[in-house]
Amino acid sequence: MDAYDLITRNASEVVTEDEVRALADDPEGKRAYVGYEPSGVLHIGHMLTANKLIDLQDAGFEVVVLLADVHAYLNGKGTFEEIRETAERMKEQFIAYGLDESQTEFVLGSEFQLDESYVLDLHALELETTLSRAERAMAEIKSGDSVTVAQAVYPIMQALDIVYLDVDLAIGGMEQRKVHMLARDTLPNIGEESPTCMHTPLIADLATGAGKMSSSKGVTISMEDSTEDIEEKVNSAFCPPTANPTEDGEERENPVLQIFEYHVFPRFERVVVERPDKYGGNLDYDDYESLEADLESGELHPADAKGALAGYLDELIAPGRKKIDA
RNA sequence: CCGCUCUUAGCUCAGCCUGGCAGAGCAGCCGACUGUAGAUCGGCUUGUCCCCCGUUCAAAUCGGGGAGAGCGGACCA
Repeated sequence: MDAYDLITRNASEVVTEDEVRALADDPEGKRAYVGYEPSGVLHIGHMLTANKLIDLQDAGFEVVVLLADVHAYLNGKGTFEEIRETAERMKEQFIAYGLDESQTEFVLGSEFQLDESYVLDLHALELETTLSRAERAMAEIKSGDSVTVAQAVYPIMQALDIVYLDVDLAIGGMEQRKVHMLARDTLPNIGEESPTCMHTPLIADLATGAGKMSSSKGVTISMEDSTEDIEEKVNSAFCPPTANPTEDGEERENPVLQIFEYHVFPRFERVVVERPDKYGGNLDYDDYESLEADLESGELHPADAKGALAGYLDELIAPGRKKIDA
């Protein structure tokens, strides 16, 4: 796999392709970042962008993980003391998950976001951004919710973080695309470059295959889960025997396949689906596409796929779980 | 600061006028059917009715006080 393919694999959007190709020509020492609001426990959504960071490290990038304590504060997640505590736990879980500690720079937002020059630049950027644009950039604001000034400042700070962390490539889930587009549009107005961005897919809701998996409500898979929790959650997941299900005429995703594609295959060379002899014995895959094809054709039954998925997920989560228990 | 509206199950809300066992839809949970899940069918759970005081045999409902949220406060001066 060449550098560009590794850098962009499993990405659902690259902005822009030319810019990323330029980075891929000489990836050594380039910097990429993802920002995370410290939240209780690392879950499968965090792990998806973390997989991308691991790809980038393999390609030679330096990786910055922003533990966005100030953002969490602006989003009403608690006191700074509480937030920093969870940030510390989160950092340990990222390392346990597989980020190379020596190649990863963990930065607390408050380390630079309170500096005078940052604050002044922030105000300059506020001057360039309309309230409605900022509001639209905040993915999680539901219509009808009342929006605070803090929530409007939030995405503007994300834009400025890209400048202050001196990164060449901003990574985020697809829900971050509006923030990144805001950054691309407004940063030039204060004399900074438009950042290059790349977005990872969102895993669909486990239970329905519709919308995105939510960590705050509904079912998510996290590093807190026991082996039994994972088996139970995976087993109850929506999984019709096809990659492109429709339900009541609505487009759905197959979350079981998505997790194979975005979590299992990037981290395992070979996937074995154990199967009783009466159903045909074990199956062996070395890429995602052949597994999907077998599910589609009926060769692979969803129940067997789920069994295998639970096993591999458990293996991915085990190191982090050990950290939490310790 | 002033005015109007709202506050009832996890969510959206009905009930309030005219006081009498706390409701519906959705969600959730449990079974049946499927070699998974979903769909379908059957069953079940869920409450500080925003708070306090008062009236009454009886208050989600009526009266008073308070809190929180939303919207509005244009023109002229």
